[in-house]
Amino acid sequence: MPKIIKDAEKQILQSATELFGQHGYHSADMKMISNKTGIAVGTIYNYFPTKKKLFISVLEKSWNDTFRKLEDIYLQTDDPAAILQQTIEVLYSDMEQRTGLGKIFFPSAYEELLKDPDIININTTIVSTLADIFSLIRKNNDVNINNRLAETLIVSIYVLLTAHPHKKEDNISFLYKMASSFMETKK
Amino acid sequence: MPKIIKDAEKQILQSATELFGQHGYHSADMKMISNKTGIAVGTIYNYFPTKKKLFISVLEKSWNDTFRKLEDIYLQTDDPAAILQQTIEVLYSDMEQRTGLGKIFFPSAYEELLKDPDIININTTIVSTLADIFSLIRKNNDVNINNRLAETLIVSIYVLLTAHPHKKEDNISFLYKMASSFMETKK
Amino acid sequence: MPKIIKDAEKQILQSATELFGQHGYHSADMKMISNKTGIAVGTIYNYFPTKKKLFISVLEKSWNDTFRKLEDIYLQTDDPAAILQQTIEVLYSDMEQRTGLGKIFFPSAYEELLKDPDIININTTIVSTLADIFSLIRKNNDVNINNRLAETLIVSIYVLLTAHPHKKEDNISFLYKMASSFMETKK
Amino acid sequence: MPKIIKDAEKQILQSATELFGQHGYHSADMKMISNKTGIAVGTIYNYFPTKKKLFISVLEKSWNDTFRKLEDIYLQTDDPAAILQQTIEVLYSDMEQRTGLGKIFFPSAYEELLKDPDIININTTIVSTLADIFSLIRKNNDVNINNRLAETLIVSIYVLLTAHPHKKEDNISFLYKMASSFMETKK
DNA sequence: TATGAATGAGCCTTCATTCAT
DNA sequence: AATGAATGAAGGCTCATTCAT
Repeated sequence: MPKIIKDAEKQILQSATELFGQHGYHSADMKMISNKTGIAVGTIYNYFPTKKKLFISVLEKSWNDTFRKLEDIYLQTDDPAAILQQTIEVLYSDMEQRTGLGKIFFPSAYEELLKDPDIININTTIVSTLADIFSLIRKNNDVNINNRLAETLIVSIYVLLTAHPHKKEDNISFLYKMASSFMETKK
Repeated sequence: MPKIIKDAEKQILQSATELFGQHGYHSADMKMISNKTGIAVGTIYNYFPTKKKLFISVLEKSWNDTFRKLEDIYLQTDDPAAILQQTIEVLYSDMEQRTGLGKIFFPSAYEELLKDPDIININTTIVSTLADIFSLIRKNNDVNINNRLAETLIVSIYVLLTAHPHKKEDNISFLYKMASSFMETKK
Repeated sequence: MPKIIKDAEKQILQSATELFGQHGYHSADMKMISNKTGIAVGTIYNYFPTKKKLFISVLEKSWNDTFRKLEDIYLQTDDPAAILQQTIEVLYSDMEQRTGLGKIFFPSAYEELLKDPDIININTTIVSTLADIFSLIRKNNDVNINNRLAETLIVSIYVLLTAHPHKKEDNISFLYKMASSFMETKK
Repeated sequence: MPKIIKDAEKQILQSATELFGQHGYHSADMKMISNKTGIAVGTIYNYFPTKKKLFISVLEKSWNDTFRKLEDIYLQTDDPAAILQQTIEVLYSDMEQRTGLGKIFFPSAYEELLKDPDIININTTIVSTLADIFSLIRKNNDVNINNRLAETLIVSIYVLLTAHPHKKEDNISFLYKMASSFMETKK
């Protein structure tokens, strides 16, 4: 009964993204993902060697999309305030939903998985990417501060998203004020 | 001849706190907790009906201790800046380690558990307790803002604690600046 | 529904012995063993950490019984011919059936398992135990020869047992002639 | 555009022989064989309907080669001792390695497979072929004895090959003495 | 009340086999 | 005829929970 699946990898990634987002890493099981996609479990393993690696791919894929959008921002404007505003908006929107497929995660939320080098790596990349953006817009430039800004911004988005899912504007407005009042942006 | 266990509940809670903190909710198993305490698995179930409820109790216990300390702060001083500084310090220290037993957690970090009403409840309590404190020290008083402040402060502490575990002073200093630059404290 | 199982380990070992003997290592699965014993799979894992270790235990247990019987032989007689005859008989009978539970195995018959150190170890013990007995009854004493005698005797018993299961006497008679014509026994 | 594979069957057989020899029947999987040959899994199934049948073919092919060599021996000499010596040598060498591709097997070593009629059949053929040779060189001719001689010789070669892989000469010398001391060869 | 062996559903992963291309 | 992605049953193992003692 083997059929030919179009974009199998993409489909798996999509379903997995949604399911991991909805149920969490542990509760989303391989059969669930298989059922949702209509792709056999064994087939999933043709594309991702373990459940963990699938999860990591989901994470990477999601964030890479976001990174691309962030780059565009500071390539198109010089205004620090605008960069900050748009950065927060992009992060918020992307974390909120990924092509209609469900919430996106902050890796730190995944307890023992956090010990996995690949996941640590994603975390690090996210943080340093954001820190780089902050270095463009802050007058007083300090890598330690920028890193902490990045770290706290991400989790703050995550928590507001979860706590007030239908208050996007208020959440973003709060986050912007928070960030901008702290950093004296370059004039 | 069953032995009588002194403070069984307390002992279980202690070991569980440490173990959940070290390994996460899923990886810490009941046998582990039993072994660490020296109390049989079955006995643990005499005190806590499920693993989840045990986890919830750990969370509650931990935060109740913290709440008590927070109360003391604003009972003893009027200075808004001092209250803020001490609030952050207490939160940080308590989240950092609970009576030498290990890290303490932010509920949100526990993915699917978050859907549990009891856990949502703890979250809510933590947030509104903090928001109340903020209402004492902020000039411009808005419950929505205060809640968001509480939410982001908690997760920010959590993330800095995880990312820079040996930089307590720097972390706290950053958090204080962040919070105080945002809120114009009552003079 | 936990009940108290008498001699759980022994029962598991018995059923496993029979099942491994009947179906081979791969075809005998844990559920099979569980069903035969009436002991839950999880319980089996309380006694043996892996299927492989269970198998190894079966092997060890079986051979230890045999070793004990072999010792008795040369403690009770000096006559080389008698020792040889009885050694073969004991080996044959024990390999043929273990307390009514089924055939017993020669480790070498288990292909890739043979690479397991524990299994290699059992093999080595079997061989050197037999070689020691041969050193008692052979005039011309050479450890290399004795080892090869042991090795070939064991597999020869195994193969005759399998090929002519109902010809015990003929098999033993053949094996005895084979062995004794080769070794000039001490007078 | 499917490529045409020259000697596909032969190539598959070669790789399979090597792989079954190295890893055993269970551990050598179809993908492994496919990879080694460079022939797709599906193609292998065009030549051999199941893994088991492939294994059986490997066995048959190997032994047929050997049978041909054995025939040559007694067509070229009358001397019983020489026939015996050469028979053992051929068996040993062929079991040791087949055209540089790896060890060859004794069917009995494959536990549950032994129940397969085809495998039983190969076993029977091997044994009766050898027994026939023995009937040529033994004075006292008894088919039961000759069969047992054949059976034990094969497994003895197998076990010595495995136990002392680098002692070919010693192994053969031992086997020859063993066999010849038992059978009073025709003068 | 304390104990911890027993339970078994459930989960990840493997791999012989199939068949659309 | 050749390909190799797709299939899904099956198997080893885990672990929260129960209950006879």
